[in-house]
Amino acid sequence: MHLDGRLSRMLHLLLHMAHAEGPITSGEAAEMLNTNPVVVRRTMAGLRDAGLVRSEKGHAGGWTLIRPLDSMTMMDVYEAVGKPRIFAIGLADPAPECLVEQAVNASMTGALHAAEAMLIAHLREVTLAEIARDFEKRAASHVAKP
Amino acid sequence: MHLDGRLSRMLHLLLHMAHAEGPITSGEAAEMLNTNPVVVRRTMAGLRDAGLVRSEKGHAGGWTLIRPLDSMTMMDVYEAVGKPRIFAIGLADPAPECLVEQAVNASMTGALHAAEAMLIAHLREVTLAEIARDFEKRAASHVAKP
DNA sequence: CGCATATGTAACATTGTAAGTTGCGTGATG
DNA sequence: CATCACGCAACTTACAATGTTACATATGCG
Repeated sequence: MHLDGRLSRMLHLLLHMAHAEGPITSGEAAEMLNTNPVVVRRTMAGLRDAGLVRSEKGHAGGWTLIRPLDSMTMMDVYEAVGKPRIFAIGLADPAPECLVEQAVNASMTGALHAAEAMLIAHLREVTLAEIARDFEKRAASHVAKP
Repeated sequence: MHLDGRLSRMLHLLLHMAHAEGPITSGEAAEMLNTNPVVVRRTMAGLRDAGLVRSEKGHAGGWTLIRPLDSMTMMDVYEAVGKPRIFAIGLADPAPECLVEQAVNASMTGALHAAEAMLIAHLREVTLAEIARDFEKRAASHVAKP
């Protein structure tokens, strides 16, 4: 893909794991994400190293959530997947000699830093528990109305 | 490149054009940007269509700025280059059936929209004239100190 | 007019990164 | 010990910006 869906996918998966009884296998997770088990393991490896989930081999193995939803923010997951690059736009040359370009870079980085700070502030604010509550609301109205 | 440098490059070029006497050719511009004349023309085409610059063929032809620097903001240039995608991260599936993923998408788009709004606010605030003034300051201290 | 110059564009190659795929190794469990 | 599931390396695919080549078109000077 042309855009990084790892944060989105891992949030999705963590919430499913929170609702599951036992562990979830990479194959099951891959179906939920419409992808491949290897992609799941590759990305989940970061969450395991960050201490958000645990993996177990063999029969009845799979992935288990080991932290409560209200102790995790979107930022924790973003960091666990390796803090991927946020922006698709950026500087043509990060360290130019040309003073004009240096001035341009200063204005660009000013705007980008402000946006990045806003994004990170939001990621830090929202816990997975809040997203789970939003899901519950959607599920309730989905049963009631459609 | 893996990241979109069109806004950065066009800002750089517009400021050079503002300081130039006559038109600047694609070849000259390409040297300033360390790239190819065709890339310059391709990107500048958007600025021409947006009415920021004018192009002339033949002898003594090239690119000319046709709007004052204090009448252009970074946002004008961003729009002129086609409003490229801002983020490198995003949703795995923009319209999922899964209610869990819908909740995840809602939280993701909330964070991304807030960041985008902040970025755009900055782009609207900064005029090219302000960047030019920043350059003048840099040029002055560059002569004085090193 | 005729040639040099410069833009306008199409067509194709390159590149960087996430994602997808294949294959094999390792550990756990019934 | 056979099966299941993760671990991981190596390779392929997909996509968009960038880079490159080639050629057409318009301008202006001599």
